Amino acid sequence: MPSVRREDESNEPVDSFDERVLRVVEVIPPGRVMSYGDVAEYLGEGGPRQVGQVMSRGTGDLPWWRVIRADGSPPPGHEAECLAAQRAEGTPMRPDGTRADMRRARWDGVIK
DNA sequence: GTGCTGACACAGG
DNA sequence: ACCTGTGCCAGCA
Repeated sequence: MPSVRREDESNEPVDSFDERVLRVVEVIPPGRVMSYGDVAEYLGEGGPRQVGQVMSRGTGDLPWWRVIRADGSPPPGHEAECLAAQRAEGTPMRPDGTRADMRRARWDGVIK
């Protein structure tokens, strides 16, 4: 008889990868950001592309603009919205203002 | 299985 | 600073 089943696809996963990603997005403090790769590393699973995949499918009301590329540039197709939101919450930006200053804006995942 | 795609990352030139 | 190639991981035709 089938006993303990770890990955049962016939049942709805209570805690999908998508949801774990969104949960991280939710806790990033205002004025700080994380790269796609940071999120993946923080979770200890998946990769930058998987995280990007989730983000592209919509994050609901969550602060999606706090997850950007490792070089600080906003996601393609959402530059204006992203930069506006970041400027509004005082995210450290580079002199040019087109991307976040990762050195200062990056969040390590530790809530002080 | 094979190949292409994507809100990525990184090393070179 | 910009462009290109390669590595990466999943999903899908």
